[in-house]
Amino acid sequence: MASKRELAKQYNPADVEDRIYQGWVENNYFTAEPDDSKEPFTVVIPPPNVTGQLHMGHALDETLQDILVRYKRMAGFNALWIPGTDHAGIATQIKVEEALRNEEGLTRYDLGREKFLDRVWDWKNKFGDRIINQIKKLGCSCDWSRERFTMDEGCSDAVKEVFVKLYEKDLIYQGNRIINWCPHCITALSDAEVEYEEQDGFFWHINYPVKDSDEVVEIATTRPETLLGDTAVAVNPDDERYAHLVGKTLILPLVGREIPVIADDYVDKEFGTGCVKITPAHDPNDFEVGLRHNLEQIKVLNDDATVNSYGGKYEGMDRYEARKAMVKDLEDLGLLVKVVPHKHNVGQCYRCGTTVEPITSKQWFVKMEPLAKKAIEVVKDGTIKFVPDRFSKTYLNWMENVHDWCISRQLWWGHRIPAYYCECGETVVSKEEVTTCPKCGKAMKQDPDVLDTWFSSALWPFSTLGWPEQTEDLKYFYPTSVLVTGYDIIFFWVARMIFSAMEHMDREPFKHVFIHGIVRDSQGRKMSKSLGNGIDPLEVIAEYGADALRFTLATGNSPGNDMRYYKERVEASRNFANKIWNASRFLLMNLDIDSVELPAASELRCEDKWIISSFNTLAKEVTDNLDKFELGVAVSKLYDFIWDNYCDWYIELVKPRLYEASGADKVAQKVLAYILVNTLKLLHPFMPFITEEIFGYLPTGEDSIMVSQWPKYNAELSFPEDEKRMQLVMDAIRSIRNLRTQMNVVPSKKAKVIIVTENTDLFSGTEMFFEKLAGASETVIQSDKSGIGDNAVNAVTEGAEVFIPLDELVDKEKELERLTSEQKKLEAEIKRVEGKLGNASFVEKAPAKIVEEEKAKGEKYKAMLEKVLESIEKLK
RNA sequence: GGGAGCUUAGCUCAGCUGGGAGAGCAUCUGCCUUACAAGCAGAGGGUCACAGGUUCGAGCCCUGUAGCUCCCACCA
Repeated sequence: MASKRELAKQYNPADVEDRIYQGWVENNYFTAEPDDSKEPFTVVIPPPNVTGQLHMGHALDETLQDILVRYKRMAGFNALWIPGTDHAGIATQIKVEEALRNEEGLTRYDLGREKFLDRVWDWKNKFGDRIINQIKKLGCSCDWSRERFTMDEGCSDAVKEVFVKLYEKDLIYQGNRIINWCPHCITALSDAEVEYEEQDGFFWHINYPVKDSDEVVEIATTRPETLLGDTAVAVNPDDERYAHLVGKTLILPLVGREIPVIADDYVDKEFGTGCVKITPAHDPNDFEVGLRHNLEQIKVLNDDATVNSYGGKYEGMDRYEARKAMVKDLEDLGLLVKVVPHKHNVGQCYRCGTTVEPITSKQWFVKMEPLAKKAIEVVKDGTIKFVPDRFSKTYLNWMENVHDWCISRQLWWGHRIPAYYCECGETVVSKEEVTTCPKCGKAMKQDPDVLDTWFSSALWPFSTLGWPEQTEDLKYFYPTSVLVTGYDIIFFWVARMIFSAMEHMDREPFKHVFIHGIVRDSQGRKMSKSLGNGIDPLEVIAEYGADALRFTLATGNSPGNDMRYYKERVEASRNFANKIWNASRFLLMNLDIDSVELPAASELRCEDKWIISSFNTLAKEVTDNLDKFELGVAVSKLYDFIWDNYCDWYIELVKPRLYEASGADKVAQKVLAYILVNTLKLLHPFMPFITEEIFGYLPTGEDSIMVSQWPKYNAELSFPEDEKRMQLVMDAIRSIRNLRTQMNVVPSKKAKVIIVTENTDLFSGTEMFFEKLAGASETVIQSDKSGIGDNAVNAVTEGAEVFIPLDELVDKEKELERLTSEQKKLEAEIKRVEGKLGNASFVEKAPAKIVEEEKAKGEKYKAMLEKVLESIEKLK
């Protein structure tokens, strides 16, 4: 098995990724089955839109999940990541309708419900795999044998079960209430599906004449067209200006209908004119006022926001045309007082951006208050923890003020509401189809509407595990461990999963909610189709590799915060992958061992113990960071360890041992391999492909890194003394490199190095390091300064004083300048330390450990300063 | 109106429970040293937004101010 193998000079991800992924799948490494001997770790994917395409947001979300899942799997958990897609009601239906219009010039009504749905299913079958395949490109270790779809049989069954259950408990009801209506999608929306944007608009001040009087009442409105549906004008009961009008009748301009003046606290005296036109059918506040005063609701708009038959001459006009026409007519009648520019928030459909119209409509609602109660508790008592914690506040604030949830949609694509009506007035809600009325025996018709997409995704954590059946999967894998998602869908999805799970499972759906931000472009703008600034993750993968993209998305980003996408960052990640590749390449060129195991401690040299001990600490820290969801911190520690400690120092330190004439040192080989293999394991969750590829070349005796064991901290592998000693040696090497640069010694010129140290034992045996890493032609370690000529430059480090006799090369002025600057630095440090130690309260109150450390530093700096001063003296 | 976040090197961002300011990129210098020029060795660069406070000690905790961003609610 052991063999020297030559790898390509550069890592080419495209050559390995698909092959490796295929291998994982074929070996069933992603699948998980209930196993009582192991602890489960369950994650459900936030199901992407079945007809969508992978974007950076998905890439980030999926990467974070895969990191957690792969880590836990290696750490011995029975890790299950359930994948799937969402039918995404409106979004998908819009897409298919668009295609239908563009390709065939047809609308869904032309086809009819059944044929249209066939088309959507065709579409789903055509594109449903696309995003799944894209997710695979990222390297995600989902259990594909469990892939689900929110409209598959099981999920549909769960939806019906929930609907019926909630209906029977009176937690779902049908009501005629004011809802948000999208005139483009022709459907009701929930509050969460409306986005508000501040727009420049106007206040139209309009006079409403008082009946049988010369008086007028001036109202101000931002939507003059709703005048057609006015059924009152309201004033504040305490407003003395209008007290005499309360109870009087007004003549509604343009319409001629008589409407009363009413008094209601809702009216703000200070705002506008203090008189408010009341349109109960087209404004949520007016709706409430209308209920209090028993006002008629007059709906004046059709479903597409054109004026309906109540509009008289304006009938058929679009709402904005009607507005224009009515303003003109009011002006002609002399009833338009003025038009004042006014900024106000306008609600828009989150799918199509059309301005929504508040409209009274008969819809289905979920009664939220009883459900919210448990959902609040479970977050407040810490059963569910948000990471970072601040989002629990966002969540609680929403949940505590939540309104009833409008769940019916006037669409065709989705879960059809399991309610059946008879013309006799009977309504039956049932999981099974009801064809005849139990009361009168006549035929029943099913409600034509479908449910909000989020109604089914709210059940995702348990519907994917088989609920409402009490499956083994459900018993074993539920509740899930962590939900990873963006802060932008806390209300849409997270909140609804929580109350749904509490109601139907009587248990939390997940223990942690790991929230991330969104990926923005390099200018900090949201990536969007309209801006055309989106970056396609697949193109990035094709150019730099999935590992580079994953690494980029996991680095330099803290939980809950947005991040910017920079090409340069992916390049840096790609370079890191290449660095690992080349370190491995080097190793394989020099590897002559059959297995990866650590040599006995007695065989280890100081540098070996240093890297082993450092790795041991790294393993502990990375594990801790992952457990705390500090993925960015974990990955940057790995980066530093691999690049700095392993590549730049350890490999260079052991090279002489590998090139010995008597043959390559086996101990060095073993340590090199041991550290590489185990570091790759720690890195695997972040960069699964390259770590697996390299793992395959190493004589580990294991089949795959992804099912190998996660490295654990081992107290026996901690060598603090060797770590300290190597620090001193590396310090000395650095200071020599520094000296040479500052003295302009060309790299090709080797120079003698003299190390003067009180502790020669510490440095003995390190001569070759100086020769290899610091350009030393010869290294002398001694305890005094004998034999050092006058023309030597020197530097003081913590453990030693290093000298380079440079004879003709020494520029005395320059050397003096350099030493003086050293002197100043040290003096400043000593001053700082002495200031602290001279402070009685510091010595008294600070922890003893800190005080001791400061004292030690003081001693150290003083010793160093003394030596620097000596050198200065000698130069003069 | 309510809430949250951000402000740290030229740029983008880390910085865990308070104990001598970090990375990547960019810049400058020198190196094609047989794993890697997608590299190596070195260098420069920061009143941690501002003002107070707590503390022996504050980038970190508290209060306030300013600027930017986001979310929620919404007065017609």
